[in-house]
Amino acid sequence: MPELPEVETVVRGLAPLLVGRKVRKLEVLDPKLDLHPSRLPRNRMIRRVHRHGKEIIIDLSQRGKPQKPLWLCVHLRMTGKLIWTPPPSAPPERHLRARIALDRGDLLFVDARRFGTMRLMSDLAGAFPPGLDPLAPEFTPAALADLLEQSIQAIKPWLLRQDRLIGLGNIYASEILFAAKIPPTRPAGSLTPDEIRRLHRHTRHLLERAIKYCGTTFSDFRDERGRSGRFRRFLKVYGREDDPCRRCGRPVQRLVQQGRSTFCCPACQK
DNA sequence: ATTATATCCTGATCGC
DNA sequence: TGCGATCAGGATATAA
Repeated sequence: MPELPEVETVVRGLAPLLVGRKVRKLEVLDPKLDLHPSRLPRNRMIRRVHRHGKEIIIDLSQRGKPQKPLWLCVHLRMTGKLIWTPPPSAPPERHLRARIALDRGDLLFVDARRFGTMRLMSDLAGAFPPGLDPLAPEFTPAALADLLEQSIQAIKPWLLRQDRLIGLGNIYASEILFAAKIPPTRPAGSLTPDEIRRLHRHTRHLLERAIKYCGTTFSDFRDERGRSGRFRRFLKVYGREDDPCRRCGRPVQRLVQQGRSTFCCPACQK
């Protein structure tokens, strides 16, 4: 499940491979994708590859007069992958949904579950959820406190809300709360200043550390060259129901909040 | 404002 | 070996 660290891993891997390349052809293999190849002019050059939350943004804007803004936006959702292959073109891959032929190499959008999205946009206003990026300098304990204020929602599902913070998903939400020693069921607005500081610190710290290890591969995630992330071995609670807590040895508990699994240690998170 | 539920979708897993 | 049921969850939509 690609969350912020996994998306950041893909973006950092793709940027040097894609920037400066020209798009020769866009092939759409999955009609479910709302993508019209005719909207992508031939030989557009890739200017920049970056991230907004969990969205991958490939900037195809043409400078000059008149300016022609254009972005290819990719959200991997559950099982999506953006795979770069060197020339010559690789044999067709299972679950291939779109292929972007470049002047050197191909970019493949592969996605077994077909939840992922790929869109061509000429305007990014309103294209993404409005939450704050937890790696941005604006993400401070005070900013987090402002966001949390008044909310009676349990903190774990609150962390998944992309209109508050962008980029967190089910794995890191549980891990962050364990690291911050906060019970997942606590109402978001009830966190003490000290808990908010811990939540802020561990959110930053965990995401940065996960990026250092190129993300978490629980089952599906692969980077732009098909490699797994290496952060899974550092997970303390996610996917470890009934296994001993790495801090206190008592069994890790799984609960369901808003239809999603939450993992925690009831003894350590009080 | 928040919660629950359904939807999308398919591979993996489980019980029989 | 196979078959159907269930689960996984990011995001959105709708109802309560």
